[in-house]
Amino acid sequence: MTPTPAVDPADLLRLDKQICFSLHAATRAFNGVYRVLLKDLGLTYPQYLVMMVLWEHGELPVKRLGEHLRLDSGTLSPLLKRLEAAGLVRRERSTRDERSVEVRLTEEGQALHERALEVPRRIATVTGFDLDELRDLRSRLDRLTTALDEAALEETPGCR
Amino acid sequence: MTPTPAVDPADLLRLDKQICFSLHAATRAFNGVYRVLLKDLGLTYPQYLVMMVLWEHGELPVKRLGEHLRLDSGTLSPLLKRLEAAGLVRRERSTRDERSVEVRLTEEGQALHERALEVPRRIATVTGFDLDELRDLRSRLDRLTTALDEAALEETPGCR
DNA sequence: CACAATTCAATTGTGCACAACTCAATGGCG
DNA sequence: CGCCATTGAGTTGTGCACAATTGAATTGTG
Repeated sequence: MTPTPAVDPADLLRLDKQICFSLHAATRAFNGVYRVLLKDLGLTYPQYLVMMVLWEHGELPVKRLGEHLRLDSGTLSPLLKRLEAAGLVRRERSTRDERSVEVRLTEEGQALHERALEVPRRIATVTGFDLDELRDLRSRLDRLTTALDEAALEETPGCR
Repeated sequence: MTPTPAVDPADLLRLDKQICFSLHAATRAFNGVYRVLLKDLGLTYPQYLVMMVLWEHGELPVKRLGEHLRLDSGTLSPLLKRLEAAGLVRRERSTRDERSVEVRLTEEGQALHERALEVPRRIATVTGFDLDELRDLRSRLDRLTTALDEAALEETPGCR
């Protein structure tokens, strides 16, 4: 098999801790900055992610939305209800397939797009990020995610 | 000021979406893999992070724990109660400063350390990660977090 | 056509993140 | 010493993540 390198398990645990912390911390730091910027728009961070998908695709069933965001109905259903209560989206049972629910932007939801264009500009300004570096970080994270997803599949108990 | 590059705001929003998604997705993918591995130990991912700090420091007040993890008492108090209910830690009011609560490992909590050494090894094995690349990713994430934190300070409404 | 398996959204229950708040202990300062 | 601002933990309320379950609609198969 793999020629296991001579790494002290305790060091590995320490490194593991550092990775976990870093990712955890980065996510929450991201969240915190967005929280402030999104307050003006009346959106939470996950709601912002949902709206971005809708701004791009206009209208789509909950299922597709979930695929884009890696979220299931348990998370999306209440979130979408709140967006509907805020007047940003409407939810309608599909007439073609009554199991499915179509989510579409209201005019108000559409209009929010204009104001949302400000957000990434302010993020970029405020953090002084280099665009290329961000792209690079993104691709690394994506590779990480892919590797983890594949690992998760093999790791699932009882899947052999 | 900064010589603003000619970037279409819509492209920026798209890139923003990608970064947000990637970070969000990576965190959740990480979480998912750990969830499976930690099930054996009876820990959630955040509980694992808390235990790692305790394994390293042995005993410390809730306040210090929160500083290590960037978490406040609102998150830690109930989490620590669950760890106490599981018999892994004990919480005792400090006699020196009765505002503060010391968190220390029980023998059972100490013993779990041995089994926890397995976790990062299995993560490393299962994902086939290169240690150097992980270290590199970690430093990038840390720089991101630092930049975001500084940005958050300047961005806080009413701080000028 | 009828029935079983699948698909999709919603609900329930647990746990985490965080803001806002309470309350007691502490520490300074006049 | 007495008062008051600060500190530390805990509580409450809102929202997200996810597993497990429910129930209705649809699809596949005999």
